[in-house]
Amino acid sequence: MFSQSLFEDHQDMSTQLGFFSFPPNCNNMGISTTTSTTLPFIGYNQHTLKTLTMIPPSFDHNSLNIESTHDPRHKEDLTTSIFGGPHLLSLQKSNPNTWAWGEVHERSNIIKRSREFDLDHHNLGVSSIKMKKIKSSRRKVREPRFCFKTMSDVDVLDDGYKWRKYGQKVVKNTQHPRSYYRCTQDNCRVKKRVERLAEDPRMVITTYEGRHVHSPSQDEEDSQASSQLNNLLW
DNA sequence: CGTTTTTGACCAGCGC
DNA sequence: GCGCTGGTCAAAAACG
Repeated sequence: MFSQSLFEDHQDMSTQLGFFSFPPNCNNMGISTTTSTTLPFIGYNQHTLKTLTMIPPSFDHNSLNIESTHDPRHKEDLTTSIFGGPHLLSLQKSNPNTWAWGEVHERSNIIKRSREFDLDHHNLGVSSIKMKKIKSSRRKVREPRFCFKTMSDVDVLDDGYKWRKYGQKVVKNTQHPRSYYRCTQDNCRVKKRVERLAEDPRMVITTYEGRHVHSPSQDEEDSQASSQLNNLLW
């Protein structure tokens, strides 16, 4: 269910997936035992304007009017409903440790740019000026990415991978700096950003970009929490 | 001494 | 075109 195939769009220029807030009373991984296998994931890919979903088997699909398939091409209805405006998906179940809620934000300016890019790419092919510009830029192709929100005292959550910090930046209108990390594995270009939520500094926002080309480090302590997070993320 | 973190500089993209 | 901002680089410092 939580397969990597959700993140197939490597041409994506600006992916913004849904935020996830985990129950505040779980451990510092933000994931309780029951959450790791049943947490729904509802995200949004801004380049293709399609919604990516992970829906647990027990989820009442009728309540959101979506099918139990994980093929993003079949989620147009949900996409439409989400982008009526800032949208809060209430996924609260009877057990508060099972699910929290997911929130999807609209960033219309990026959506517009993504559409333009799509059009150029389609009409002019890969030799278009825009593509050359993208290729020559330092940022190059934006890898697929997603983020989640965790209530935690520690900034960097142990996800089983080894990271090297390569930058830190104070972001405007926030009192806490954003940290930039890269996976230390050779040939693995996965990056992650860690920052604290301005509105609630108790919350850590972790953003992953790209896909690991390897398994999590085995010499790290093989905590239950990190293996559960790996199951969820990759 | 090898690895990781820190931090100021640099650069690209975007809005005006 | 210019200034602002976020992301990255890379040299120096810190760490183990």
